[in-house]
Amino acid sequence: MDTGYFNIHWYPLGTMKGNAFDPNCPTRLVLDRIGDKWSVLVVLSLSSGPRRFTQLRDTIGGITPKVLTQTLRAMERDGLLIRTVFAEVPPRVEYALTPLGQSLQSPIGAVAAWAEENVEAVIAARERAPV
Amino acid sequence: MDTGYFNIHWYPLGTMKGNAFDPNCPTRLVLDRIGDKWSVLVVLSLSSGPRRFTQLRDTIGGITPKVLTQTLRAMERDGLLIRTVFAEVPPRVEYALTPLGQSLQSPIGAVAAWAEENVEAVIAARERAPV
DNA sequence: CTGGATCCATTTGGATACTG
DNA sequence: CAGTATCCAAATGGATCCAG
Repeated sequence: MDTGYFNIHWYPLGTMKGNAFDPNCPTRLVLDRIGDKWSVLVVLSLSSGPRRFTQLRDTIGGITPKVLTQTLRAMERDGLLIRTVFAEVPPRVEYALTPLGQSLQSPIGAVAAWAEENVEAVIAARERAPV
Repeated sequence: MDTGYFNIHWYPLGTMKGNAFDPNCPTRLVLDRIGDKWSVLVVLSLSSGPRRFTQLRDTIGGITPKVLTQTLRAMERDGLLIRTVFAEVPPRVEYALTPLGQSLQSPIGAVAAWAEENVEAVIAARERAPV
């Protein structure tokens, strides 16, 4: 597969020339995946080491098994984590970040940190806004 | 308004203690907004200065006027950008990042850079995966 | 324990056409 | 130019129950 996009690089802010702006660029697909709310929380959860399905479900408040499964499968397909099944009873399945997934910790951590630092400002702006 | 969450801070990766994991924490809302595909592209577009509606629509490939409007309005409500209407004919409306919005450039830039750098790896993993 | 299967409400966003 | 209005298809995600 060759989309012709793989060798295009980002430019410094202010001189940026598209790429992600092109709807056909695969960067869009990647942005969608890592921009997903649940994916972000999964990466955060796995930052401290491998976790089991139930651990993740309990850690990430409000996620249903179905959605968690979908998220994990998608991230596995994208090479962000690996799923290891132990042949035991009861079954045990462990999820762990791959090196690729680990490389996501920093940028995602930056976004999460921003969110935490600026929740107050955003909420304030939201309440200041006319209904 | 006091949700009781505003003074909780992030912990270093590995000792993180929740917060964004709580479904009731406003951090979730903020993550949703800045994690949005279109919001990311708008921030990127406005990084080099104010832009008009049509400029944004043309720059961001594949976005419809309706969705662009929705995105801009939401970001305005959240204090990320300001909308300036000039009383001219034909009408002119300019969008510019607020200081808060500008502070998003760095984390969003990090995520976008990651996406660009790892598109190849992600696509490769995706194609390696069983159908 | 780890999900798969099913059903369903809601949301999202795309296409298209139209207006102050 | 800068949107609105309308309609609608598809995807998202939640609830619930079931199974290897």
